[in-house]
Amino acid sequence: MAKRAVHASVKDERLIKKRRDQMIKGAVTLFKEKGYHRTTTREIARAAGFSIGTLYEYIKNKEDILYLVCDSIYDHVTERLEEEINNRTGNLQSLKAAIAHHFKVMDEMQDEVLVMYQEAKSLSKDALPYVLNKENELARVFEVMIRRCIETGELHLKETDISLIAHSIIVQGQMWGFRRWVIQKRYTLEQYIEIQTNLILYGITKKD
Amino acid sequence: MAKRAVHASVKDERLIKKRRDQMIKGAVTLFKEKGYHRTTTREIARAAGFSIGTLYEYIKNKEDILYLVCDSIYDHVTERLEEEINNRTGNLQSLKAAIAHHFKVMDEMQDEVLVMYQEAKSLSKDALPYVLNKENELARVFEVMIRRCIETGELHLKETDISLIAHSIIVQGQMWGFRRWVIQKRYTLEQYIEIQTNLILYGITKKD
Amino acid sequence: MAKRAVHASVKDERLIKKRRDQMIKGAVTLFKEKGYHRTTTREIARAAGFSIGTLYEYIKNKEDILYLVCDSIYDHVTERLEEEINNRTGNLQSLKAAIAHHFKVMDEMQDEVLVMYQEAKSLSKDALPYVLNKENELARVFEVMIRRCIETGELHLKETDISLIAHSIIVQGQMWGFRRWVIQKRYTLEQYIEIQTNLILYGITKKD
Amino acid sequence: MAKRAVHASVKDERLIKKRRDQMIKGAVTLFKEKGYHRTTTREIARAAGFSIGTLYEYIKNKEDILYLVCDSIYDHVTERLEEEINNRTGNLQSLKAAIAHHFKVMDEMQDEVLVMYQEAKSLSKDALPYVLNKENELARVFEVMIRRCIETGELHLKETDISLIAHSIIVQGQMWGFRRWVIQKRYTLEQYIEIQTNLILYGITKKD
DNA sequence: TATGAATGAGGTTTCATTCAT
DNA sequence: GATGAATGAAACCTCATTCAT
Repeated sequence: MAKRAVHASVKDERLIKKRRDQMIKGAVTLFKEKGYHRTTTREIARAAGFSIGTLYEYIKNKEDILYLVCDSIYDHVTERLEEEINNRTGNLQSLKAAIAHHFKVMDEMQDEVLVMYQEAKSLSKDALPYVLNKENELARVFEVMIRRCIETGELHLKETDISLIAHSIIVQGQMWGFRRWVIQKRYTLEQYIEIQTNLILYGITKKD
Repeated sequence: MAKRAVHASVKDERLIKKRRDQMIKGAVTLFKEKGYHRTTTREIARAAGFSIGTLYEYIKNKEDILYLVCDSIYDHVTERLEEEINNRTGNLQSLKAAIAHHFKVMDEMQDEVLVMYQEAKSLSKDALPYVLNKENELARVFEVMIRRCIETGELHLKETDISLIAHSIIVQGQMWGFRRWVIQKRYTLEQYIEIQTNLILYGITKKD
Repeated sequence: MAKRAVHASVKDERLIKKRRDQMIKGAVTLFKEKGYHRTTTREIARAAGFSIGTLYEYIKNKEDILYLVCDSIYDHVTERLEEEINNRTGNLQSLKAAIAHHFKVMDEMQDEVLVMYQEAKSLSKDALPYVLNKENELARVFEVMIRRCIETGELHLKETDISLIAHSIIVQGQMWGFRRWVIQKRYTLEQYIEIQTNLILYGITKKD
Repeated sequence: MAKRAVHASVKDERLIKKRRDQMIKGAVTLFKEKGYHRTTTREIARAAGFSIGTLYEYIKNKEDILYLVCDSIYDHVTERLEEEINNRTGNLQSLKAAIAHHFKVMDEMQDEVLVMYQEAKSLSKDALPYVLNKENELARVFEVMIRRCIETGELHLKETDISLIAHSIIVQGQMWGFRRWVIQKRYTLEQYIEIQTNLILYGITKKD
């Protein structure tokens, strides 16, 4: 799915990238603190280091900023995950490592991810599908790894279950940030990774 | 934790309950559609079937409405869960049934739950802890059931894992609503319940 | 000048008087504290000890309350002054005594008088003249006394100056309350009476 | 006492001064007519010649306008008085001239002064002391003149009386405006100045 | 390309007044 | 006579967006 174009009056592409990066950085900080709706465009401009007039040279309206922010967060998450799996072979060990790695990324970006989930609904009917699709792309990375483990015989799953489990992994990653007030009080990230990985892989039924 | 009092100018407690119920019903419908911030107090009043002046006889400010909505949703979810477990003995079978039952409730209330998660952040420092605590209460219901299964010997878990798994169950329930655009396209609720229950109980590692 | 009639739905004159007295008492307390505009009719009703509905059985609108308050304050001031001069013969000594007495009344009622002066402007074109006229009646009491002193030969004034001096006396009385934050810090009421009386009677130019 | 800062979003100090002057001018006209509370911010904006949005670029809230108005009136009065006394030597003749001059200023500004006295109470606990202090500064100008006359031997007064007399002069000046409906009907400004000056200087007791 | 003053639609909230009980 | 719930006009204020410089 192609990136949604955001209108800019300015022509210089290098400048557009630079200004939008400043803008996203400022916006994320503010959104974390007060959410999208309570943050004003003036505040974003100031946090980005330029004037409100300049802000509107690089976007068409406030929603564009939210879109750019969501897009940037997903790009970052996907990128981080892909750089990890490129170094891995497709066995259960590497699936475990990928889960651990992804959970660490979720820990680093918990504020950003929280923001995205709380505000994405404010995206127009136009931008929302693009962002939702990003989530699917992420899931597909895990689907591929799971499928490889099936091929190696390390996992034994029905085809239909695969995508659900992939999404499950992602949701468990988000859970670390979403429920921080209870989970992060009781577990370290390492403990959380271990328990969740075991849960996913081995379930909770007593074996013997 | 005691319910946070919401100020009303009107004295008649019966009337307060009635009007607030109308109000919550109207607000939920609107919040589902456009979110808390994009919904105006006037719209809420109209949807509730009375005038803006009347609305403010029953609340102090807009945030009170959000609080009432969140409170009401949690009450409903907790209530539904408790009515189920009252009929059950504390074995694995009844844990499974409780999970299935809770997932069905999450299905019925997916819009409401989504709203709550996206907007709860807009609650003041005053009301937020109360709402977060509700989540813990919900988790504790599952903790109790899991602990009973340990006592019967049907589950074999470390004490520390229990609360995490309880929260995990709740998160999986929410996932059905949060990821509806992908999950509900691919699975029926019954399938979802079965796969997730198996996943939680038995894990995904090939056995035998 | 006849008292302006204030409409009441209730017929019983005794009750009207009683309720309005409650109302005035409550209103004065509130007006002192927050002024006419910042005081709500509900607050007045509550302070008076009855409901908002009952309040409107005894007045037509909020301005009526202000009128009743102003009227009552003036009545009180005039009454207090007249009870004093009835005991006096018309010489300079009794003028001095009347001034002292009036200043004491102004001290007791400084809050009320302040309220009246700050809020009277909010009276309609209808009620204002009546209140202003009250001020004239008060001045006329002093005019009469001054004129008597001229007749006795104790004062020597042109006819035209008399009313101005009468008003001057009244203004000096109000000054005690209006400038309380500076004057009452530096002088006792007795000192103030003495200095102002001397000033009015003998001026400040060095004699001898 | 330092001027209280009023927040403006706009940076250009010259423009702030210009817009605030427009604003004060419009506000005074409206306040004269209907008082502070009955005047809306929209009306003030319109009277000032700009939009409601622009109004709020130069103030934080409605009360700021009242503060600016009071401040500006006092500044004007003080300024006018000081320009007069700079030309004078410190004798009785110049005190008389200063009184006359100040009364003329009070005549010109009677509406403004009336407004200030009726509405100053609406200032917050923050701004009120600053405005009250202005009154003291004004009184001190007269105190200085009176003290000079004592030094030259033209007046013979106890130290304690001086500030009271200074305040008395100011109050008599305000009286011209406050009681206009009775005093201005009976006396010209010149007559008023003469009678009041004589009253202050020589008293009303028959001499010789 | 950058600025920031100007705009005004639209948001939340208040409160005088009415009227059915 | 007394009540108090209901009303809605109107108040204050915000903030996304534009446009002249």
